[in-house]
Amino acid sequence: MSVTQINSSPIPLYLQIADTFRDRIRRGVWKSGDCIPTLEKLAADFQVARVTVRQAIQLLTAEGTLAPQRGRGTFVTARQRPLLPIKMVSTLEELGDLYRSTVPELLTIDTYHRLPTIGPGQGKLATGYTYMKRIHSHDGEPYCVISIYLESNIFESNSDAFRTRPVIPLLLDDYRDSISEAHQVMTIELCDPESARLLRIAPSSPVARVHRVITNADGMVVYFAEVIYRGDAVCLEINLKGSGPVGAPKLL
Amino acid sequence: MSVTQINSSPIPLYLQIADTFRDRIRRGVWKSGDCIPTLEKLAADFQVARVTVRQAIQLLTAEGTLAPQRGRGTFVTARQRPLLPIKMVSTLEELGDLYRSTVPELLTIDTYHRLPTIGPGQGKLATGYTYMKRIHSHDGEPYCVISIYLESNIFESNSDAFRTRPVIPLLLDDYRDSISEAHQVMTIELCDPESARLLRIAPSSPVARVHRVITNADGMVVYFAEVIYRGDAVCLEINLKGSGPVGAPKLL
DNA sequence: AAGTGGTCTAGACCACTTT
DNA sequence: AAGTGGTCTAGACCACTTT
Repeated sequence: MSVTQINSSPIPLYLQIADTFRDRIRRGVWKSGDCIPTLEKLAADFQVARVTVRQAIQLLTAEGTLAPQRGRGTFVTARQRPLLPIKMVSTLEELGDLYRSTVPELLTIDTYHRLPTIGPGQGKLATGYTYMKRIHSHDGEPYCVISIYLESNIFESNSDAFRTRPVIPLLLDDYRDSISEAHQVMTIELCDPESARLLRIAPSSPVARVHRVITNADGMVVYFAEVIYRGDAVCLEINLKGSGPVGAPKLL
Repeated sequence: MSVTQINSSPIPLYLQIADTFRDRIRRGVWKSGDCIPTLEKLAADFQVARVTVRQAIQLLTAEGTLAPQRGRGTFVTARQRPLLPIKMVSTLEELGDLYRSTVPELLTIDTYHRLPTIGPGQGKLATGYTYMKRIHSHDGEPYCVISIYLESNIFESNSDAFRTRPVIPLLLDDYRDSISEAHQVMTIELCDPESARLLRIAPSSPVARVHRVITNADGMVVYFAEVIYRGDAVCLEINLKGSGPVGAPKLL
């Protein structure tokens, strides 16, 4: 690795170094997944203090390009915007059709007696729920994390299927007529560290958080889900007038 | 200011100090807009190196809580989530009604011969556009920045009004029948520094970016706008089934 | 000129992982 | 035991703003 000459410039050293790193990654000198040289080596290469190299690395870490691991090394994440094309829907039926072909990856399953995050006036609560946390992927690239709370009796009525397949289509198959309300609310937030790890995105990337609530004729919540989408996987098209590419606003 | 004792803990000093700062701001010891003590003073108070205090301040700066200004001091921004309630709409008429009561703040106005960011297949381009960059506020709190490109002849037909009032209602008043298509696409991104400054949010907060295109009967783009909303000002409600609080997905 | 934040150094010591 | 990133120090010098 040749020594890069950087000196006597009004731009701070650590910014120049960060730029050099960005360039190396862009040009493929450092490839995705690679372990970059150690702090000591880089400090020697650039002839700066170790802490100055770290400052540059910290910047790229915040940007999601590098991921230092204590004791192991610093790795290139370099996700160059896969720009996942995501189908979006606006009715429960469309949502069901969309999910029919999805194979979720189960992370956690547990039994709860309360819904932890439900707001007021959303519906009455059942006595027990089965909790599942899952990841949905597209081309091996995770695009959302779902935390599902499904009313326990419903879950038990077909537990094998509910465990391995998307919930919405199953719910529509067996309980369509008992569903009276279904709606979801989307907000925009910064990703929490845990979800960032699961979605393999930078620690504080923007995400869309969707709360989905389904109630039965008695006004009881039979399904509650919190979905966290990668911000770059969400694109919402709204037709205000005329015949756009889609007839109505749609959200996955 | 009493010396805060912090020592012999597995938690890094700068994180402890950052927590202390958060606490002081939350409790009102340091109020919004206040200038906090200098790095020297804080370093002496906490009996740590100046650079360690700076590390804590950097953390809170990234969170949007503190704003250091070189040569002046470090100030508390402390926006405690005003949670702006934003009305949302899904037709051009509703959008017009919503904007009728808005008084935008004009930042820039200029004349262009090209639309800089329009995608392919969105429509034919006119020969000239008038560009305006504006801020919309609610209770004195800015919630979005709009960059508008309005076809020059339309602008000139009523330039005083277009200069000072929202464009959509004026467009509906005078050109309703000539509008054939209007649609918008929302994506989720991190805020650029310039917009962050205008919206008074942290440098890389999550935002919703909306592209809005209006074309006339000839398929010519007469209006193009890019709107950047504060992420925490956007909330999208979608009714999948039943009679929710709103009948259809709506977006401001 | 004085005050304040921003950058940088050289080195020490620690926490964690791999050999 | 060796290697690697994380924290911290004490001090120097700089850039920018206010007095």
